[in-house]
Amino acid sequence: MPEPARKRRPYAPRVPMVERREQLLDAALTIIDRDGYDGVSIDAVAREVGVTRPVVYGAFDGLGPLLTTLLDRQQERALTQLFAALPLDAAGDDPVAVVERAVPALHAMVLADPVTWRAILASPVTVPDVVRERIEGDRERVRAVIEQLVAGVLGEPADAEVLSHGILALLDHFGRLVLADPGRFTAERLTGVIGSLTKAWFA
Amino acid sequence: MPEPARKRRPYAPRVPMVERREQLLDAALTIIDRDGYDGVSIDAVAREVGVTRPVVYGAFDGLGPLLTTLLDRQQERALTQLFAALPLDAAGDDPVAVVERAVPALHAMVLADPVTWRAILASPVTVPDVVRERIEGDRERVRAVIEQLVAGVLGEPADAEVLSHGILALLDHFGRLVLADPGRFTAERLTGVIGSLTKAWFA
DNA sequence: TCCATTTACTACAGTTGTGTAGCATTCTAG
DNA sequence: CTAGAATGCTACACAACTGTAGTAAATGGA
Repeated sequence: MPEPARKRRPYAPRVPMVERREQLLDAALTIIDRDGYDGVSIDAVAREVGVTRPVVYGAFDGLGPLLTTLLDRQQERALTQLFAALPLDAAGDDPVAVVERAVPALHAMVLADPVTWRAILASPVTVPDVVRERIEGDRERVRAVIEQLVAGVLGEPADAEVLSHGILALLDHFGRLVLADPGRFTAERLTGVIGSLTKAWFA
Repeated sequence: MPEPARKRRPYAPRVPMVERREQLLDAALTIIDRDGYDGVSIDAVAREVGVTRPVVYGAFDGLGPLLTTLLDRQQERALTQLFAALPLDAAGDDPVAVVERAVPALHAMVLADPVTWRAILASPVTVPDVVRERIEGDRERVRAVIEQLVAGVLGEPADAEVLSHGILALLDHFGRLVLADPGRFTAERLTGVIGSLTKAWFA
C-alpha cells in the first residue's frame, strides 16, 4: 500500500510577530500562575499557545530574554498600581487615617489583578535568577520608600530600617492571604488589625 | 595495541546502609542550602557524596522518599528548637517581658543552626510538593499556637487570627533578615522594634 | 583460605528539555 | 497569478536526569 503519508501537524493560525510576542508573554504568565515558576519552559510556553518551539525561538532568544521581557511588562503594571494605592504624599497627615485609606486600596489592588500579584508575592526566593533579582530589586525600592515614610513620621528614635522591613513583610503576607482566601481575609479585618496597631503606636 | 582497558571508577569507601542514609540526607540538605530546592536531584545527591546513582537508589526509593525522610529529621530538630525558644507557658506574664526574652532567644536559635532554618524560611511556595505541604502544615500548627496566645492575652475584641498571621509573617521575615545579614540585623535591633510595638499596644 | 553477603559500579533504555538547520505553507504586493 | 517575505513545521544533535538489570569488588565469618 502507499505510504500513509504521516500526518503533518495542522498549521497554527499565523500571527504577526508583535502580536505573537504578547501572546507568548501571556502564556508564560498563565503558566506561572497555574504551575509556579518551575513550570515555565520554552517547551511549556509553546505547548500552551499551541505552536512548536521554533516559533517561540523566533520571538525570543530563549527563556531568559522571554522572562525579562515579561518582567518589564509586569513591573510597570505592578508599580503603577502600587504607587497609586500607596499614600506617598501623606507625610504630614494623620497616620491612622492614612492607613485606613491605604489598606483597603491595597486590598482592592491585589484582587483586581490577582495573576500579576500572585506572580510577585509567590515567593521571591526559589525562582529563576532573572526573576528573583528583578523582584528583589523592586521590593527593595518599595521598602526604601516605606523607610522614608516611617522615618518622616516617627522621627529619630525609631529604627526605620527594621520597621520598614517589618511593614513590608506584613503587607506581603496579607497580600498572600487575600489571594489565597479572599472571602476570609476581607479588607475590613486587615484594616482593623493594621489600624489598631497604628492607633496603639500613636496613642 | 591492546585495549587500554578503560579506567574503572575508583571505589568509594564502603559505608553501611544506616550510615549511608544519614550521609545522603546531609548531602541533600547541603545542596538545598547552597543551590536551593531546585538543585536537589538523585543525581546531585550522588555526586555530592561521591558515589553513583544506584547507591542512592539502594538507600531510598527515589527523591520523594529521600526528601520525606529528610523532613522528618529537620521537622523534629526545628520544632524542638522552636518550642524551646517560644514562651508557651507565659499566658499570665507581662507581654513586654515575654517578648524581650523570646526575640533574642529566637535570634540565637536561627543563628545556631542556619542551615536548618534557611531551608525552612526560604520561601515555602515554589518548592517540591512534599516539602511545601510539610512546611505549611507545621507553619499552620505554629500559627495556631500563636493565635491561642494572642487570644489569651488580648481577649475578645482582638482579631487573633489575622494578628497571629501577621506576627508569624514578621517572625519569618526577621528570621530571613538575620540569616541574610547577621551583622546588620542584631538581636538588639529586632527586640527593640518588636518590644516597642508590644509596649505601644499595651500602653 | 574461601565463600556468601554487602556494597559499589557499568551500561542501557527512557523522558523532558534546549537550540538550530532546512523545508513547507500561507499571505501579499505587484 | 506568481514571486518573495513572513511564518510555521519537521528533524536532528545534545544535555541532564530517572530508574533498573547485571556485574565487580570488598568484607567478614566458617
